[in-house]
Amino acid sequence: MKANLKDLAKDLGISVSTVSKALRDSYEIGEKTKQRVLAKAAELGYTPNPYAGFLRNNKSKTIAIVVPELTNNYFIQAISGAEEIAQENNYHILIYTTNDNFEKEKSIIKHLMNGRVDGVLLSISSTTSSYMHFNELIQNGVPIIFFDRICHEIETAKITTNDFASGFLATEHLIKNGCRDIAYLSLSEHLSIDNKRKQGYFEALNKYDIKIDETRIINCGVDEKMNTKKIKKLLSGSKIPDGIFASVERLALKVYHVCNSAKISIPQKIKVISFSNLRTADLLNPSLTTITQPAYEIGKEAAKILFKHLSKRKSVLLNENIIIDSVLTIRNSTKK
Amino acid sequence: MKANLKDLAKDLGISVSTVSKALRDSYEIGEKTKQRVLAKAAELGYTPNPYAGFLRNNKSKTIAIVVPELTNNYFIQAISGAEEIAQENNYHILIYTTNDNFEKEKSIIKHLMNGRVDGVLLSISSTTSSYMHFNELIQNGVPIIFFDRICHEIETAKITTNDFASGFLATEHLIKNGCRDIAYLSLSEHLSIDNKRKQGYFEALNKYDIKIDETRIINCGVDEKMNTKKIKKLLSGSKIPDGIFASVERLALKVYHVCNSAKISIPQKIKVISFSNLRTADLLNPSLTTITQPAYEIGKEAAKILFKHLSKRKSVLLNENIIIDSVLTIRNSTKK
DNA sequence: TTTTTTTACGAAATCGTTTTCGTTTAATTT
DNA sequence: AAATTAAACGAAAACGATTTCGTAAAAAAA
Repeated sequence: MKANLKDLAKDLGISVSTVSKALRDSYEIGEKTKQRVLAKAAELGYTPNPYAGFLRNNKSKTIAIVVPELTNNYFIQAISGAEEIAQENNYHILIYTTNDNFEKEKSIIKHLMNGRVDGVLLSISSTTSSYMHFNELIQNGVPIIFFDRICHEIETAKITTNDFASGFLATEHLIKNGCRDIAYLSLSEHLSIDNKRKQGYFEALNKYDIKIDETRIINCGVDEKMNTKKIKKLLSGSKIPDGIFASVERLALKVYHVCNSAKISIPQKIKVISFSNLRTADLLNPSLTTITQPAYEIGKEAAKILFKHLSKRKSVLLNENIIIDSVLTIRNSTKK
Repeated sequence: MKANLKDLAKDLGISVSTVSKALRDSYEIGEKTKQRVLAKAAELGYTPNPYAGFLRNNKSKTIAIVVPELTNNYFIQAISGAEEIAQENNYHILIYTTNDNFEKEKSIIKHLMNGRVDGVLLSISSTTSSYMHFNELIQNGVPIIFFDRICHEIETAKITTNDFASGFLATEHLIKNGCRDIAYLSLSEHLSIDNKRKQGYFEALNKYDIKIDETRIINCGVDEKMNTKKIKKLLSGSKIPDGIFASVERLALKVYHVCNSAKISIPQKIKVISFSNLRTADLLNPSLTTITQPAYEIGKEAAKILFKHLSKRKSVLLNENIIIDSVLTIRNSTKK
């Protein structure tokens, strides 16, 4: 049913190699022959079998994007950006989610070890505690580029936003709007981006001579019920914080839910700021002040670097940190 | 660097075919040989080259998911569902977006024609006006399953929600809450799901003896600026509708924006209901009454049907319509 | 003991390309 | 006219696995 080179060759009474070269517009083939081949290919609806070429060339024109979850606007925007660049470069994209599970991440990486993809774009799982699988992948000749949740221990390109500065800025914004007792909702202690945001938070507290209170650092994780419990605890009792800095969108939404049911008014009683790529931030009640990462740009940039590296037959991917700044959008959740 | 079967065979002093069979646990190979091969494979970190197998077996263990856009909660949830099933079945997922562009959709389908994937899950573009490319794909032996934005003209499995009933229910809900002049915001005149929702809307109007006013059918499209203009026009002047039924989330959000800037209060002045998979529907100002499609389930179901079909060497995919009901969640945007 | 069957393995074809070498004929140079 | 070069094509070897078929040795049956 599906025509291949051999079929074309037989029909035309010429050799397979001639057909192949004609289709690739080789200088070795005469003009009239090329025309005949092209015509026949169109007639039979010939399309090359990609896997045959992959096998021969050891190139799959495919990359993998590995993210902790899909139901997260940041990752979706990043993927969209990468996808745009991939389409421009005629690359295909395989998607994998780790569900923030270390074992799953390792298993996925192992599957990518064998040449299925030419490169990987990855944001590490929050439970990842060792990095050997990444090094193994690189040693197998598959370049990997980290974005957002990066891994400093691996020598490669990494794209993030200015997490430290953004953390500082977010906290300073709360302070300037009158907060003195600010809680930090941490995504995961293992992630460098979270630590940087937290360092920015510390730095701001320091600058304004606010003592750091360790009980105001809430270490959240994968278990949503546990997160809810911790946030409920934070927001109950007599001494609740007057400001909350959420390192990630879903924790801010949780705060909204808890405040709604506990009748804690935002921003009068407590002000909330969050890293977020929510499209509806301005429509929330109240509208949410956000630090928005240029996720789409980050995805595009990560893909661009990967393709640039793949296009030249150069050796290893150099160690570089690319930073694209986030933007603070002030809305009502932090209103004085 | 990367070990292949030949390397294993040479190291062990046995033939390639024996190694291959040993790894596949063939009955033809003795127990001690199998052990030796397994040990050597582990030692050299052997992983099979997937493309070699694909070429040989004409099976790629890969499916494609083609959607109009990624920045849409419905599609993301559907993809997540499909991805879960794919992981269970050891399948890989290629993602493509058409950006609601017919030409792009055709081009993507053409790329999938050559055996790159074993099957396709697709939601058609809103500008798609002919279906030959789908038939061509099927004739090339690649099964395709439609979800949500389906194509009735193609004989295959299709998964949707109960669009007609949901459209009716949504409209009836508005009527019961006092609306008499309800506008319908259409996603695209070409899409059957949109038409069904609209039919449900008509049916509800009929049931309650409300005359259909064609000027209240707003045909939106891909051009966001145009959509904004149309919605602004709808909501300006002296005679604005008292209810709005948005066929898709992003149009409802546009209504919110326009109402915000025009100081039209929801739900006092106008009530809004929308098909939507927004996670933040309950946090909006006001919270949005939604018809929520079980997107995750729909994605899972679509993938399940595809894998079931792929697992048995049967011929064609039978024509069937699977319907998973949406749920109406009443919130403040339609409050009396 | 002879014949048959089973067990365990290897040789080689195959999947559909790409690419390296020839090789033939025509064109060009001495 | 002889020698060289260029143009146009074909044969065959890869790429790395799977699988069919053949065969030797060992085991079982006669």
